[in-house]
Amino acid sequence: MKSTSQRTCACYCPPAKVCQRATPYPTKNHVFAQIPPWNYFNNFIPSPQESDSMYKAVPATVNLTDLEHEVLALWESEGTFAQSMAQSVGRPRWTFYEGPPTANGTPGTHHVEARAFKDIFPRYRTMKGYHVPRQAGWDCHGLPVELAVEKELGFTGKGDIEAFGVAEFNAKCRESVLRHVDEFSAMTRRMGYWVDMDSAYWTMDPNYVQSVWWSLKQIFNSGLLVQDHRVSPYCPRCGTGLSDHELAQGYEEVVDPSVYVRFPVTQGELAQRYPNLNLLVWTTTPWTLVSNTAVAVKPTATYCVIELADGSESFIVVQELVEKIFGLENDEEGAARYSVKETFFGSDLERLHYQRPFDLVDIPDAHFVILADYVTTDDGTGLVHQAPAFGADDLISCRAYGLPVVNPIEPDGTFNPSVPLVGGQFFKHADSALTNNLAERGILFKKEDYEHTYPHCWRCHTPLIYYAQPSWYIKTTAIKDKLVRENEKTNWFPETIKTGRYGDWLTNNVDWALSRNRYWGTPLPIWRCSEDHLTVIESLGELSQLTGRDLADLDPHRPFIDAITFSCPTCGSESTRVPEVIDCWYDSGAMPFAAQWYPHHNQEEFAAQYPADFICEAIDQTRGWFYTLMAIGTLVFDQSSYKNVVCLGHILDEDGRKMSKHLGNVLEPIPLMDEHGADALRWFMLASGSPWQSRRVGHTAIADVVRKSLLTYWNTVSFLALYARSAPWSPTDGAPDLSDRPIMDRWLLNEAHAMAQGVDQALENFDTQKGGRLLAEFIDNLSNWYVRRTRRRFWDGDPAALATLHEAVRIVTLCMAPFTPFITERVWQDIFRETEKTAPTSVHLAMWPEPMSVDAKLRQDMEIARRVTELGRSARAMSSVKTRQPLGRALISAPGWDHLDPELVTEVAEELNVRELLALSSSDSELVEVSLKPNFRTLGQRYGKQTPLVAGTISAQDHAELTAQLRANETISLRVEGLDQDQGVALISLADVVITETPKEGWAVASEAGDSVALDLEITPELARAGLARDIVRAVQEARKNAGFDISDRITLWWDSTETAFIETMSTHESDIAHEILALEVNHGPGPADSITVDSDLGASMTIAQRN
RNA sequence: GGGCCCAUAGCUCAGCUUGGUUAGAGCGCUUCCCUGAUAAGGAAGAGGUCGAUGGUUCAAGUCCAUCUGGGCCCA
Repeated sequence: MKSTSQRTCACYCPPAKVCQRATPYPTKNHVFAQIPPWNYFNNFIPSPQESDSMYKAVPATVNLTDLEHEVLALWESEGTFAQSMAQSVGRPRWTFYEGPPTANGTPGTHHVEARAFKDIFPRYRTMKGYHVPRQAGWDCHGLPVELAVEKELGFTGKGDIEAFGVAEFNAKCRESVLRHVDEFSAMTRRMGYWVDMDSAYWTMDPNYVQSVWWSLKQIFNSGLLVQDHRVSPYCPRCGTGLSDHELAQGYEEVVDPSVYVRFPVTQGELAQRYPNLNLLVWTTTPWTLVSNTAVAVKPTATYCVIELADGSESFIVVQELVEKIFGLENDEEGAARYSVKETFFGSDLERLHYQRPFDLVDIPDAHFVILADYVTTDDGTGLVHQAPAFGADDLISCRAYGLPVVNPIEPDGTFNPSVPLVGGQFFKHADSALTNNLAERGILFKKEDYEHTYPHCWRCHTPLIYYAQPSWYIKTTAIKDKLVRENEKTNWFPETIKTGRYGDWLTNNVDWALSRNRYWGTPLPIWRCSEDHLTVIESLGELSQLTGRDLADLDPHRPFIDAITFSCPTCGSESTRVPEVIDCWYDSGAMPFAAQWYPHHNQEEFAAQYPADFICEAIDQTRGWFYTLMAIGTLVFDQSSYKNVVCLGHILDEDGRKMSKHLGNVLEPIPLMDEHGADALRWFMLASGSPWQSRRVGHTAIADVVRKSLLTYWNTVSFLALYARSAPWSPTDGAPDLSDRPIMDRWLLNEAHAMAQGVDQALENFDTQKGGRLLAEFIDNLSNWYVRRTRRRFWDGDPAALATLHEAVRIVTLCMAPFTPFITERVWQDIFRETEKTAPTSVHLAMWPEPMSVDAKLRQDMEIARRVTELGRSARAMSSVKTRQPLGRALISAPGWDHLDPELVTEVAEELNVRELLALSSSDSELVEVSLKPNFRTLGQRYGKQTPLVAGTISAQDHAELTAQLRANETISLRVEGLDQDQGVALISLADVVITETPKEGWAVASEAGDSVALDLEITPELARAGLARDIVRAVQEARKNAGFDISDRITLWWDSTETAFIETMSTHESDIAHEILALEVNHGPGPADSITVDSDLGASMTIAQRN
């Protein structure tokens, strides 16, 4: 073993002039000369007995899925979620409502999306010192459940259900609802969504049903729950209404008659002015003309009177469609076909009376023009025939004018036998008889065939009829102003929903059709007697009082509830329940109180958690849960039930298509999470792309999250554990005060706190995307700048570096915990729970990092240093001088560089492997080329239109001279030819130009946006030797690695060469080389036969062998 | 038919609120560099009519209007 001689620095940093290492204590690097290498490297031998406060070993490679399953087991064995709830009792409440999924379908990946958001904010708020109860819930009722059961049983309609028995059918529905609960629970558990399943609310629970009843009674008492007519798609063969969902499955292409019919105007000024004046009305359903009640026009559209050329008759139609109906004003020979006599707005036609086309049924007080905004002017005539029994729009607009609803069609789809002409005919078959009759009477103007899609029953292909039936409504239009007021107070994320999709929907609010003629739902708690007196009950207790029987244990569902009758409190005659059940959307919208069984139970608990601070679902809930929650809250408590609502976009497959079983592109959530890890999927959902927009979910995107963020984080932790254990060092060993640590340490923790505060603010604003971006940026900075730059201090076991990294990992782990609860928990267990006696036993029981003031100047200075580093790397790449070759000096020009902390200058010098960094401005001006560009942003504000003139004048100056003047004076005056203002003189300051300085010949230069770095490429013999030394080290390290040596194995090196450069390098740098490669011995000459050859093209043969 | 959202590199997306003269990132591709934690990291290159047209402006990816294409919700 040759002795070590003096050396400068183990890290090849430049000599003292630049490498000032102005740290207040020496790192082991710098006292190297005093310590023999073998002692020095003792650090790498793990300490034989592990102290209590030592980190656990953290392997460099990790299987995230296995890790997650272990963490799940840990949470369960320690009851971590329950602990989190228990320890936060008494803290301020932060209320979250879980929207209930219907568990009769299987869970999908879209459920993971919503649940990732439902999980992160409660976790975050808990860390911020709130108590956040999380009650799960299940939506049990509804048509989808019934349809699924019908399908299972092979039923085709309500008749089958009645024959089967309602009690038996509902029992099947109840069973069906429970069927997929286990799958939902498994998915929920697997993704780490902390929600209390044990106390879950069930909308079919008798107590839940009674809360719903109570609320309906409140609404009834305020006069807003009423029975009225409602138009809905109806299958006359099956005798049942169809839901929108069913409707969408049954559209078929059909050819229908398209008829234009004359409706003679019977009164008013226009009728006097134009004899034989007709409203020209268009329809594709002639059978509804029997029930014609009114004609609707668009109030804002322009209508006109046209008179046929022969003067025989006149028509009123919308102006836009005149040519489409009547052709061009003149025929091919130029003769007039018709002429436009006058024009007016649709609103001018209001209440104009006309003669209806058929006189077959009695429709009193009707047959005049009404106004309706929905009328379009694309098809037909702009005058829309209204039959309120057969069109939802018709019903609404006719109701606004108090018009009657007359329906001559029987539930089986045939005209009532008493109707002349078409009595007993199926509605669709009556078209031809009616059209012929119109033609015979000269009322038909024109008849064509019209091809379009028309809804049919998806079961039996019968054309559907839009059919008015009596239905129970909640008059939400009566509280529209209150709803708008409540919406105004609500924070929507994204904000556009508030005034856009949701706000528009509220503005066009229609009454809530509440009842369903079905079986499996919350029964409407209304009893009616023969005198039509209504009694609404709010509980089984009240029902017991009315009946005089104890009904506390009655199943409140059909058919049992239907059997309960009592004598009417008003008149004493027998009251029976109305047959309907309610829309299951009401059930879910009632959950803020019904989940607590309020007001029959838990009054205090309810008061403490109403309204919610936060709810979250996908955008399809705008007219679903978001609406029903707000509507019921406002109806019952005069206050919306939520303050903040996060509204997510949908997720699509990798090709941007909707996921559907039909396309076979569904991603099953549990296999997806077992492939990539739940953390990865959560991170993807929370932070990849914009949660508000529809997003593509695919394996590559999720795998990217793992590689980029999660594994980088993990490896940094593993690095910390490796060197802390080798040192050995534990957090209890202490470290210098932060203010006494190197600038890199101060910068990192400064950066960590800036990140923590940024993430805090982002999550406060429900912005997971920004939070995720800040975390990812920090992890990148941590691993690829701090650790990269600081590695040698870790090899040395420097407590300051270890303590700094420990603290940085602590902060990032805490901030990341709500995003990725698994990997952060593993790290918490291995790093913090082991070493900090006062640490909580789980990261999810810990508090958010305490804020520390952030030094903006330090962040900015590091940015300068890193920007210069980037340019330096670029210059190196261009010069094709390898980084391992040290260079003598570089010239730097960058704003702020001259005053940069010397420690940062050192970091840059080391990173670029350049011995001396000089400010370009201080160097010989002969070397420097100056160029300058006008700054349009500042100039534009002052000179507006004449900016190009001023800019041009600046560019035309001698750049070097102008720069010198600007640097010497605050402002200079510049004469600008043609400038109007300031007598043609522009006052220019440094802020008005962007200066770029670049060296002249012989330098490798990279510059960007006013910064530049120039490398002196002259390589002295001394530099060449240092470069070769580093090449040798690199070659040996490669050989060590290939030979499978452990990083702490000691070796012997043999070398032989005839090259002068190599021999000289070995003579001057042998100790450095030996140190780097862990050689205890370096021998000149060939190695033994069993030693390992070092591959290199360095002009020497080298071999190494392991030492014991 | 109505409303809302989207359109930027081969692919996935930032940037648009507040207009400023070289439009960015990641993935993929090519070349090189670095490597005593890393499944990594760095530099360069190829790749852009910023969907189209018109307007406002000294200046438009950014503001306005219209159109085209795609998606969603509702009829």
